[in-house]
Amino acid sequence: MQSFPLERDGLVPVYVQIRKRLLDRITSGDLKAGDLMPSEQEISGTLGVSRMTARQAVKSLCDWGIAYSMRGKGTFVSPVKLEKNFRQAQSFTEEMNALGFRPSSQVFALKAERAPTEVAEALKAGRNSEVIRLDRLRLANSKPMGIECAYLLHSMCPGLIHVFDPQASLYETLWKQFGLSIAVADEIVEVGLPSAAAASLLRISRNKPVFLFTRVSYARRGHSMQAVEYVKSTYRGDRYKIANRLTRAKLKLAGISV
Amino acid sequence: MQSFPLERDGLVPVYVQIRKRLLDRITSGDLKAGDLMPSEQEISGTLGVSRMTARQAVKSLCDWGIAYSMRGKGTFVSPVKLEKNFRQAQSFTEEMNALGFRPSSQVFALKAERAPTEVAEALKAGRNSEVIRLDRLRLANSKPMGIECAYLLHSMCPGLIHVFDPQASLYETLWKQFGLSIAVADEIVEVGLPSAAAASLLRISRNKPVFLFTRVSYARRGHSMQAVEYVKSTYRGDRYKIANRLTRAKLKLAGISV
DNA sequence: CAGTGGTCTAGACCACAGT
DNA sequence: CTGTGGTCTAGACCACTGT
Repeated sequence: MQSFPLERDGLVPVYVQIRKRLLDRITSGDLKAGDLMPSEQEISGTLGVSRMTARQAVKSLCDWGIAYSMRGKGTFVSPVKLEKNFRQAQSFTEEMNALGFRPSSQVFALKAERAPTEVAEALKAGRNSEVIRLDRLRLANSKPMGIECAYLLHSMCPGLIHVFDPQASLYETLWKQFGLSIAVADEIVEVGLPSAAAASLLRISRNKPVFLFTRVSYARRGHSMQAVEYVKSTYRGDRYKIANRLTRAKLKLAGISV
Repeated sequence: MQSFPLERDGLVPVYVQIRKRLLDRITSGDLKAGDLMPSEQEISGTLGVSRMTARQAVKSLCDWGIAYSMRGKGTFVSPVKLEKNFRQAQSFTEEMNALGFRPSSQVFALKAERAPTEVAEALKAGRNSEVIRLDRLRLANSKPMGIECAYLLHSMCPGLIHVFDPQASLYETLWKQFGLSIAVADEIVEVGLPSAAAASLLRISRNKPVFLFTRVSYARRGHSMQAVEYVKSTYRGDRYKIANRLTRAKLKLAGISV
C-alpha cells in the first residue's frame, strides 16, 4: 500500500482515495488476478483510518466485481481482465491535443441537481437520483467549437464539484480522483440548427447546420459496464467532422427516425 | 416499520432482517415507486439498532437498484421495473420493420467512367482508372431519405453494369457475383446544406441541414484490405440519425476541419 | 493459535434540503 | 432551524481459515 498521506480535506472521501490506490495497484500489474489484497486491518493501520473506512473501500471493489472476499482467508483480486495500459477514452481535451489545437473551456454551470427523467433512464438510475451537471463551452485555439451539457452520476464521483478544475479534462479527473476509466460510449448523432442561445455562444447564425450529439459513457466495472455520464452536445458544423471506422455489424446500426 | 423484535441470535444478520422487512413493504404495495422510505434514524430508533446497521440495510437496497437516496431528502423506492426495461440498440432492419418502412431505390446513373482525382486517391488506384458510377436515390415507404453516389473500381467487379439489379443490394451483388465481401469502411461525417439538385431530389428546402457522408469501403483480400468503393452521400437530417458505439480507438478517429 | 472478513455499536461532523 | 443521507471513528464480538 502506498503510504503517502491521504487528503483529509473532505473534498474526496477517504474511502474513494483508498479504492483508487487499490485500483492503481491492480491496473499497474502490482496486484494480479488471484492475488491477496491487503487486509482491512493492514489498510487501517498503514493509512491511519478506521477499519470501517478501509472496509468501505474494499467492499466497493467487491461490489464492482473487481475483488472477492472469503471469510477467514482474505480478499483477492478477481480474475477479470482489466486492461493494462489503461488509456482514457478520448475526451475533447485529448482530442484537441492530439490534433495540435490548444483546448480550453468556459464552465457556465457546475452544480448538483436531480436527474431529469431522460438522463435517469439513460444512466439506468432511479428517477431523481443525484447528478452533477456540468455545462461547458469548448474552444480550440480560443475559437468556439461546441457546447456540452454533461450529467454525471454523483454516486460514482462524490466530491467532483469540489475537486474539478474547470480547465482540466473531465475524463482525466474521473480517473485520477475516482478511478473511473471511460471505456466505451454509445452515441447518437443528429444534425439540426442551433437554438438562439447556442448560436450566440458558438458565434454562428441560427441557419448554420450543427451536429447534435447524445452520448452515454460507460466505465468498466468488473465484468460489466457502469453508465457514468450523459452528455448532450451541440457542435459547429463548419469546424467539426466525424471519422468512423465501420465494421459490417456497425453499418447496420445506422438508423432511421421519422 | 413493523416493530416486532428482531432475532438477535446471530443466525441471520440484523441488517438482512431489516432489509427483508423493507422489501416486504415494497412487494406488498405498502411502499410504492417514488415513496419515501423510513429514514435511517427512524429505523435505528424504532428497531433499536445502531444507525450504521440500519444504513447497511438501506444501502444494500440502493446497490440492488430497488431504492435510491438523495442527500438531505431521504431514500425513495425506485421506479425501475426489472422486467420491462430496456431499450436495445436497434439495427437498421429492425428499426425499419418496427416503423413499417419499405425500402426502395431509384437509380439515375449506372455507367463506366474515368475516376475523378479525389476518387482515385481514396481508392489508391492510378489516375484515370476505370470506375463504375452508381447514383441512387434511397427511399423508405417511397419517401426520399438520401442520395448516394458510389464509385466502384471496375477492375474489382468487371461486368457489374450488366448484372446489377437496380432494386437489389449492392453489397449482396458484389458478394454473389464477384466474391467481394465488404468488411470495413472508413467514413467521414459532416453536416451541411443540400445543393439545389439534392434538395430537389430529397424534396426539402435548401436551408434544411443534411448529413454529408464520404465513405471508402474495403473488401478482405487475403490478409490485407482492398479498397473497392468510394461513396458520397447526402441524407435528410430530419429523417436520419447515426448510432455509434465508440471505443477508445474509435474516439481517436474523430477529427477537426477548420 | 493468530489473522481474516462479517457484523454491530454509539457516538460524531458534515453538506444539503426544506421550513 | 430540523431532518436527511454521507462519511468516519475506535472500539467490539463473531465465524471461519490456516498453522
